[in-house]
Amino acid sequence: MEPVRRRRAVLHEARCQTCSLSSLCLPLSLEMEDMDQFDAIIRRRAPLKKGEHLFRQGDDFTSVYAVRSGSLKQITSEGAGVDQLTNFYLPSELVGLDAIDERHYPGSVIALETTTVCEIPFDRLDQLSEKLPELRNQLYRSMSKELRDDRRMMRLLSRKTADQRLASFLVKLSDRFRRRGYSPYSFRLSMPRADIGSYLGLAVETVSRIVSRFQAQEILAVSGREVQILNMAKLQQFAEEEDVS
Amino acid sequence: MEPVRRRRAVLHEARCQTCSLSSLCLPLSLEMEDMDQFDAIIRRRAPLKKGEHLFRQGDDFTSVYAVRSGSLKQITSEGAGVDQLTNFYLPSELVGLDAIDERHYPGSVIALETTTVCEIPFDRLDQLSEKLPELRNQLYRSMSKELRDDRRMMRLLSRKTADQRLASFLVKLSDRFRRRGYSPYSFRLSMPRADIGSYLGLAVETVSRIVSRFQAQEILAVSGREVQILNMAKLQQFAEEEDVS
DNA sequence: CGTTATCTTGAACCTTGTCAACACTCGTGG
DNA sequence: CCACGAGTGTTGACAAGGTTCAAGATAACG
Repeated sequence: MEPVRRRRAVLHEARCQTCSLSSLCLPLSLEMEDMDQFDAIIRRRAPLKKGEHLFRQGDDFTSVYAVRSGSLKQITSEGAGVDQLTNFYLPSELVGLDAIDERHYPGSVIALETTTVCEIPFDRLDQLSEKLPELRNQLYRSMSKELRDDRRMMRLLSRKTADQRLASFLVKLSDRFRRRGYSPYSFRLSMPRADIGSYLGLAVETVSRIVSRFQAQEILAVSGREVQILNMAKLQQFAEEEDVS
Repeated sequence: MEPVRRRRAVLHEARCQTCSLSSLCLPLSLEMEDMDQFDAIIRRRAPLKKGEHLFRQGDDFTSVYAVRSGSLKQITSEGAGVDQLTNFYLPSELVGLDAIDERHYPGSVIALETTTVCEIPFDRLDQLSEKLPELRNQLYRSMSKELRDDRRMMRLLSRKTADQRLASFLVKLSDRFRRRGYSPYSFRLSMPRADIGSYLGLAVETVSRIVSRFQAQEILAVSGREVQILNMAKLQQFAEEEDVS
């Protein structure tokens, strides 16, 4: 979905000040001059191709990453068990905040499509956050937001039915697209059904069945990974409705 | 020679430097003089009685709280749905980090027994974290750790059977007691079964049944809320074992 | 000592997982 | 350009784990 441009030319575009995501990303509240300082610690990385690892579970923690384009998934394997998909990352979101404490990444992060990221070495970020209260604050906020999202996810996993989970997932995704300037009603899923299932704690078959059912109910129109939301109200209703038993 | 300390006599015990939790709590890595600065921003609070709110969902965020003694639960209500218990807090743990972003607490926090907390006004903490890199780092780490724990919880909720959930819960709890200097084999649950069920995404009845089964298997000896772990190895095995189907 | 909350146990039901088979898609090489 | 094959997605039948409903036992508390 994302055009792969040759890099030389892109490099100057890769500055925070000209980045279209600057209103969502970490430096969002910085003044111009502060942003320059922030910009200076960023390392640009070659785009990841679909399926490539940004890092692997257990790798030494050195940096957090801001997604510039594309999308990634985080996968955690524990013991002899099946892998669990613990997060999807879209542009402007920060990857790796859960590794600060233990100094290695608690899960592997893999590109779902061609993806570019900005690498932010954490020790430099920490230093800079000392000088720039706005940056520090933004960092606290990012982590706090992730905590809140996690709680919402726990709620989903422990209390919602399969229908409600998928509805919630789609509503949330739609909202994230909207915030990024894309259509909230028509988008492409970059992940296979199996990943959605793993994320939502459902079997692939269940995901598939519910997608079909939502189509039958004319809530969605789906063709492969292309999704159209036909009845957002209904979908939201599904998503929010709890077991009103 | 003993230096003359300025102190409010009543609160003498409540100073970080003499707090038995200092090796686990937020100021854990601070030097003496830095700890004084930290100590100065703390507000002591009257103990909460069982069932009392530390704050309610939606209240304005002003402070994070460190638990000194006792325990608390966090409850989130969303929409018209049933409440969901999203966290238990034990001594030295930080309450309220998930509120930084939105400036309101995303859930109510309620004492499970008589509980004392240290109130840490967040704006003061933020200012101080500018001057004290160790403190800042500890704050990042606390949040990061919580993120990691959340991921583990999601994994539990989406992939583990009821037996595995309860086993995980008890192993984790045991470990938390051990770290705090209490027996990891014999302790008292401060929360009712219903809370455990809500936290683990299970019906109360299921929790009860499994407790009974674990007793029959001589893994536990339970009398009301008093728990003894008779076979820790077995319990851990249960907890870690994934669906090896 | 009674009243209420908490906990336990049993039985029926239901949602979702599992197994199995088949359809579709896409990229690769012949 | 087509054929093939692996990966991905769909659908059905069945089993199982967990919820729900119901009732009783126990513990907590004024």
